Amino acid sequence: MLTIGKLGIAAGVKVPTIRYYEQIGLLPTPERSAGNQRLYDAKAQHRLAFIRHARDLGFPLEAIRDLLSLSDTPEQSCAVADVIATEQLSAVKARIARLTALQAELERMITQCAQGTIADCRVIEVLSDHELCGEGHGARTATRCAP
Amino acid sequence: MLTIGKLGIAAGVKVPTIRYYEQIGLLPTPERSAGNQRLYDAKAQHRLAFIRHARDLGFPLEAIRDLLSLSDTPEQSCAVADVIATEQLSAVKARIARLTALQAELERMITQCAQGTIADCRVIEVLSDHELCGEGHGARTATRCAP
DNA sequence: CCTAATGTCTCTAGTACCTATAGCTTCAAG
DNA sequence: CTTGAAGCTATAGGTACTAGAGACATTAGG
Ligand SMILES: [Zn+2]
Ligand SMILES: [Zn+2]
Ligand SMILES: [Zn+2]
Ligand SMILES: [Zn+2]
Repeated sequence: MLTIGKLGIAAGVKVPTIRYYEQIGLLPTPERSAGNQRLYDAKAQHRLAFIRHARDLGFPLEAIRDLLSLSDTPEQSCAVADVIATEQLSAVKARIARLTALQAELERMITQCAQGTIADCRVIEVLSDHELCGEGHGARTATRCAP
Repeated sequence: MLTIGKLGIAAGVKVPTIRYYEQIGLLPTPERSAGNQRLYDAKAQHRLAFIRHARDLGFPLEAIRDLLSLSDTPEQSCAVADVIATEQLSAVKARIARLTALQAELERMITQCAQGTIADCRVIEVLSDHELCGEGHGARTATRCAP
């Protein structure tokens, strides 16, 4: 049996985070010692490691909640689990695509700046006018205004 | 002079967001009409467009606050602005690197799953054990536990 | 001019995922 | 037995908004 601190070290999760996971029902309420301290068994440690690993892979807590409840019913089809993972993959891909566009735009504006005054800083200039951007990121509506 | 709704449409920002920006001091308190409604001039519109564009490029509001105050002093050197943009670029690059590692890992676990039961689902299996991951994402501390 | 629809006002609370603080009790080592 | 680390509860904060309630303002049609 581990105290919360040892469990945190074992799983690589901070102590307040463990208590938070318990609070939101992601971890079951553990046994308590005579002095009211939480005591965790190996099962809890596995569960927390699972959560931690899924968080590392960017899964949101709600998805993790679903994955955990799936892993409690081993005989069931894994289609749902695979859908959750596939959705997460799509989300990651979308974020990469967006960030890559931002990266290009930032690089462009930074390299174009001649390091003079604010008055002719390319960074400020581009931020003031999306028309100066190359294709890139989606400014969803008008950013340009009358001159 | 624009009402808050027209300003929102013109700049591509939702009305509550405009009020929020005012509340946190990113937009100055505007004039009011006889009926107490906010009225914005072209300057406010430019300022909001600037904020919107910087947000689109992922700058945090605090950085935008700094950029805005810089753009109010045009004779100053733009070094600070360029530093802010460069930091933002680094942040974006770091996030891309991380997400790319996640993408690889997610793809691996998804393609390896044979679509059977949860008991032998590769997704669940990999989430349960970081050792099954290939190099990829940083599990900062132990996720593996005694068998 | 009256009415209905839309727009705007303030204020509060909620989202995701923790992190930090305060003030207390318990435990383990010396 | 003492001391310092670790644990407990409860609350508040951070980021960047978003949603909702209930009241007032404006505008277009009839
Ligand atoms: Zn510059
Ligand atoms: Zn742009
Ligand atoms: Zn599967
Ligand atoms: Zn892993």
